[in-house]
Amino acid sequence: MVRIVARARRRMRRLFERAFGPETQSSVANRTSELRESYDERLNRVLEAATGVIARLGYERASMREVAKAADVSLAGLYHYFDNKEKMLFLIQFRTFSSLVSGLREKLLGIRDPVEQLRVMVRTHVGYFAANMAALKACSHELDSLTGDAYEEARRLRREYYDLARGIIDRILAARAPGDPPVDRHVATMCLFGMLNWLYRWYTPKRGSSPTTVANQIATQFLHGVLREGS
Amino acid sequence: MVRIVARARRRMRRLFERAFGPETQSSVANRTSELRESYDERLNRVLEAATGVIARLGYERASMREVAKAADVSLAGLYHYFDNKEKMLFLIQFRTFSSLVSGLREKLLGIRDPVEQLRVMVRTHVGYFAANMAALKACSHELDSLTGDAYEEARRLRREYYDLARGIIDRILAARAPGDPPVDRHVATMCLFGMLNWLYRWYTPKRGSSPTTVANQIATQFLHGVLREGS
DNA sequence: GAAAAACGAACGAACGTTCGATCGATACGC
DNA sequence: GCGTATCGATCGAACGTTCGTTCGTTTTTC
Repeated sequence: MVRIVARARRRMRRLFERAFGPETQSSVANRTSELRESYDERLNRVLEAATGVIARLGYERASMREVAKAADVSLAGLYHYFDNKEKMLFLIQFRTFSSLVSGLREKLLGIRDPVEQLRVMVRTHVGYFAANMAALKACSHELDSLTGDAYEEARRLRREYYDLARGIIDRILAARAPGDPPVDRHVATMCLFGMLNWLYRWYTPKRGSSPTTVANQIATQFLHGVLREGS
Repeated sequence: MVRIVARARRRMRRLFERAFGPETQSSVANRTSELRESYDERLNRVLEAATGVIARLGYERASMREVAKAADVSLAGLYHYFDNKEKMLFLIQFRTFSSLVSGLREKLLGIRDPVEQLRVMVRTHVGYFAANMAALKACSHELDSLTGDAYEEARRLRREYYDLARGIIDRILAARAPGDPPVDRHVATMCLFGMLNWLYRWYTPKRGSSPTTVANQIATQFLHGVLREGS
């Protein structure tokens, strides 16, 4: 009896949210029927709920039961979409990092000036963070929560992002004037990532300062910091 | 039988480590007997072991059983030193933050130039981190693992540290030349903390670069970043 | 009616914490 | 000087809870 009521309520709520819930930009694409979510859409919904719970509680404290509740799915139902909890986190990190890196690559395509490249990179990162705070927190704060192959794959993705930034910084520093203070490029790169990855600790887009404003200040500070002349 | 052997082995190992283990600078002070640890010394030993485990595994994954093993104490024996796991983390964070802040206050005493104050602050932070990597990681990474009053108290300590840095940065920026790019001081402060708190993700003192070298580069980058002229 | 999707219920393991007993040193009575 | 009471420190064992995961079944979709 209780189980049937729970199931009906869950189903009702899902229908409701699908009709009046927060619209996503891709909610129309890839839909065969009008009221039927595709597999990818359902997976997305589950992962987004999981992302929220993990960002709020941290990976270890985010129980599968809590995720199931947030995703409006039964506990066992979660395991239809991933083998286990760790794979779930991996999917979140993989998707977030992939779209961040590929989005950045796209935006860098037409730009040749390394200084401008760095500005674009910072703007992209901050903008992406402002639009997906939970996801980026789950990436910045849970770097060591994966193990084995999943950890290695996530590391490979991070490394890709690092190399992208490192390349830009290398090109920037190659044109430095003689007499400038010596700069270890690895340290400089990690300083930039420190400023960016620490965002999730303090930045909320409201606070009067828009993502663009914050991004500009971070980029300017960094450029002046290593170049002595950065605009 | 097994229990007696375990106890004897534990006792033996503790005696051994007390005789030949890593000497602490205060191991002679406050000792009534020659071979007997004081309460504070024993508490310190337990907390240091706990710090190591937490830094290695994260707070949630650091089980009390693992901590007990690392501290060479029985599981139940841990609870003689703190009420529960959360209080244990609080003690670690409280001690670390207190000594960091008070040490910094001391070093800042004779210095009036804000620019030099900032350099000292960064040097102190990096130096403290290099000497206590596990403790500072347990502070940087586990900020939200406390709840209730313990969380509030830890927040108050962090706020003290923030105010210290913010004051220095305010004084630095008060003397800026007109025409410099506008700088939000809160954003600038958080950028500095981002660079410093991210250290635990990448910095290991070996890597060819000494704590002083890294600290100098961070300070210089930051100062040039907000001042256009920072030495 | 077959396949995919979702479910309730349960399992075994790991966790934080507690309990009563025991150990070890020191203070005290005689 | 020597049992002995005392009390902090430490222990092994267990308790109750929560967790991730699995199983067999039912519902939904096409």
